Amino acid sequence: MSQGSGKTPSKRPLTLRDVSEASGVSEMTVSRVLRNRGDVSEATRSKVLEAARALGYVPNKIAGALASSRVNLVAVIIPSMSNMVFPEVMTGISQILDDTELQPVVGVTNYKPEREETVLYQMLSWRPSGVIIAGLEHTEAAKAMMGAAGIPIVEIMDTDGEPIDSAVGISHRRAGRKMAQAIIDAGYKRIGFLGTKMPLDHRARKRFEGFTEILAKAGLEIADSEFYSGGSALAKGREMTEAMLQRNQEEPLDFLYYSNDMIGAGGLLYCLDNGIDVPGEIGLAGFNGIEFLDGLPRKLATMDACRVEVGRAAAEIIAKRVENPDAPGGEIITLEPSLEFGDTLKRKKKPL
Amino acid sequence: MSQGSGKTPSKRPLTLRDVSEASGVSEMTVSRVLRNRGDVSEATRSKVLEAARALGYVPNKIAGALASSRVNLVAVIIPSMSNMVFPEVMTGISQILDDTELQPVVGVTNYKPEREETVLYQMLSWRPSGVIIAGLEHTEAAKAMMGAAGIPIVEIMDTDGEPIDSAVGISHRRAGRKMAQAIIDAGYKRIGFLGTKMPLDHRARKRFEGFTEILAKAGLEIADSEFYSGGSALAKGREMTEAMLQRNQEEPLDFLYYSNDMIGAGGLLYCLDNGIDVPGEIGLAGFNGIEFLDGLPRKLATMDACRVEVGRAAAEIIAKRVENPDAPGGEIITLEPSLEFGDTLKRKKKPL
DNA sequence: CATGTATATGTTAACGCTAACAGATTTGCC
DNA sequence: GGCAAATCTGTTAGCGTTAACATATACATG
Repeated sequence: MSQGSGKTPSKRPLTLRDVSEASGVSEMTVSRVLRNRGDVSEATRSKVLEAARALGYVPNKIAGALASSRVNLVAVIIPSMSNMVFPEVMTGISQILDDTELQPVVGVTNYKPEREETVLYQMLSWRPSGVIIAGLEHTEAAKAMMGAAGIPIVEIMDTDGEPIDSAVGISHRRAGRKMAQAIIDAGYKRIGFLGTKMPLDHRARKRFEGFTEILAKAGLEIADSEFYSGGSALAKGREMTEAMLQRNQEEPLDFLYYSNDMIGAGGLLYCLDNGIDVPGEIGLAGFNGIEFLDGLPRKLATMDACRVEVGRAAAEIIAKRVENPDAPGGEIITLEPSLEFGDTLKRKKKPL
Repeated sequence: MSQGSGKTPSKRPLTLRDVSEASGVSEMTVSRVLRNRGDVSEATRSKVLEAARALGYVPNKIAGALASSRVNLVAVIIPSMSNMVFPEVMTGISQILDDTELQPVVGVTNYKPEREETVLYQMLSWRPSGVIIAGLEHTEAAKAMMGAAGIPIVEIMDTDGEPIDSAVGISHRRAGRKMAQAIIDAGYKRIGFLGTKMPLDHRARKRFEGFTEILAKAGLEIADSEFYSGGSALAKGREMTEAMLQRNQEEPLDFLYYSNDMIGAGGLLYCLDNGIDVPGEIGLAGFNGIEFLDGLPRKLATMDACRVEVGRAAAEIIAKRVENPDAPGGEIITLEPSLEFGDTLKRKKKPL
């Protein structure tokens, strides 16, 4: 047995015409039945559905989209799929879009602006109903394309800047400030920073900027910093932490701020393995609030970037604008990241 | 400033005709230039490209696909995005497709067969050039659709069964057997199993079957088992491990086999936290070979499911068949998962 | 210079579907 | 019974692009 369940294993793909002939009504009526649009008598409806099922007909959305100039796709353009943050955003987006006719299509840029431009071009060439794209920083060409596309654009994850149209996210600068303030308030003074070597991760950069800004106001500065790229983040967190603690033995650090929870977790495990008192001797904090932290021996301090919520809000904006095309647009939603102190960011015991 | 860089912020979307008029050649020639197809003089080529850029024209793939009946999309249908295994498969797929005209489109089923059927129907209605779908188990309707689609279908992750067309993956039954054998060879006897409560995760089921089969041959059986659903896998791994060890104190277990590395890691952390000697007092093993295991205090024994490689091989099959449509098909590639003993599956010291 | 070959451009007719409108049939109601 | 309204079905003409073929121009070659 090679293929098909029908009688003729025909090479020619099925069209509305086939269903129309099989059920004895016009193509238009078949189209109406298959889309639940307009009035069709119950008799013909079931006749048509029966014929369609029997033939194994699957409508051709390409043709449908062209004819109706409605393409129910939402382009979602994100830098990466592998760090757990964007899958969660996707979850939020799906939660909303699953209740609509809209379907997300994902493109990944690997944090490369020129790749983002290409992906965007590819996506727009499908004439989607909307675009959800990570970040506010894009090439001029990309911005121009989005501006001219005539569809709702939602830039997500970040609100520190000028969006093209709408934006949903948190202020990373503010997140950095908030964390710095909490660390200072807890009495830590010699602070190390560990992050990714990514000049193009603008959000990490903004957090860093906000962070140092507040330190500066308190007369402090980053005592040491270290950056990595590639490899297992957990293992890198370990290595970097070890290296940093080693080289600061004379004047030891009392806090380590990690640019993401994964390396933070690595650092935490390193400290515990080596009998370092956390948070007494040294405090730790990451960023993101990824769920797996719950299973760690001690809960890492972190800041939740509201990822699911960002996805939901972005999708909602698109859905609303698709339903009501002449709504205003330009909506900006700034979510407030919550700081979770966990077990690793606690006021040091005052000397008695 | 509201939108667009062009002169007329026209409402009507741009078409080939606009570029054609702007550059003074026929639509056909514009089409040829934009697709690099056929001979076009250097003069007109640049004239057209110039006009297209100036207008900000983006080709309409919907119309192009309909006219050429070539849709360069590959439908990728997977159960989940959130467990790190499918993102890696996606990486493999992208590695190959990035060198072709093909573009992946992802659909997520959440392990629900009826959802898989819907997603498949949606995908097929875009008339993709091929389908990559996880698993060999599908509803009858889904199988029929794929059989009748007339495009290459690659079922991935599993080769224990009858594929519709091609298949790439590992034998999970064999993986389970292999792990069981290694555990037995190492001298462990009282074995507990910890997994997900998912009757629809056929691959986990097959591993379990293979596992118990070999135990049976050695006159052993699973001493205890526990299943979870939802929540942070790492935390669940801890909890389940604790529960299981607690209730088997009289006749203690000496090995725990986890259905995935995440809960395995949780179990490992639990054991280490509680001063349990791993692998002397108790051995541990997971499944998958996820990269982050590298950062754990001790390396968990696991079995690599060759995820990137599976993605690459599947994409290659599709790419080959798209290039050469009358190639045979029906290819089946069984990869051999490698068993990594790590630090948690070691022959117990023989009593002196 | 006629003729063939390569190069460059244009013309026509789909691709499979749906919007918009036009008929046809039934129903309600005075 | 007659006429409007409601219900159902069909016809026509694209949607924006490309395949296939037709035409035009340049460039050799004997």
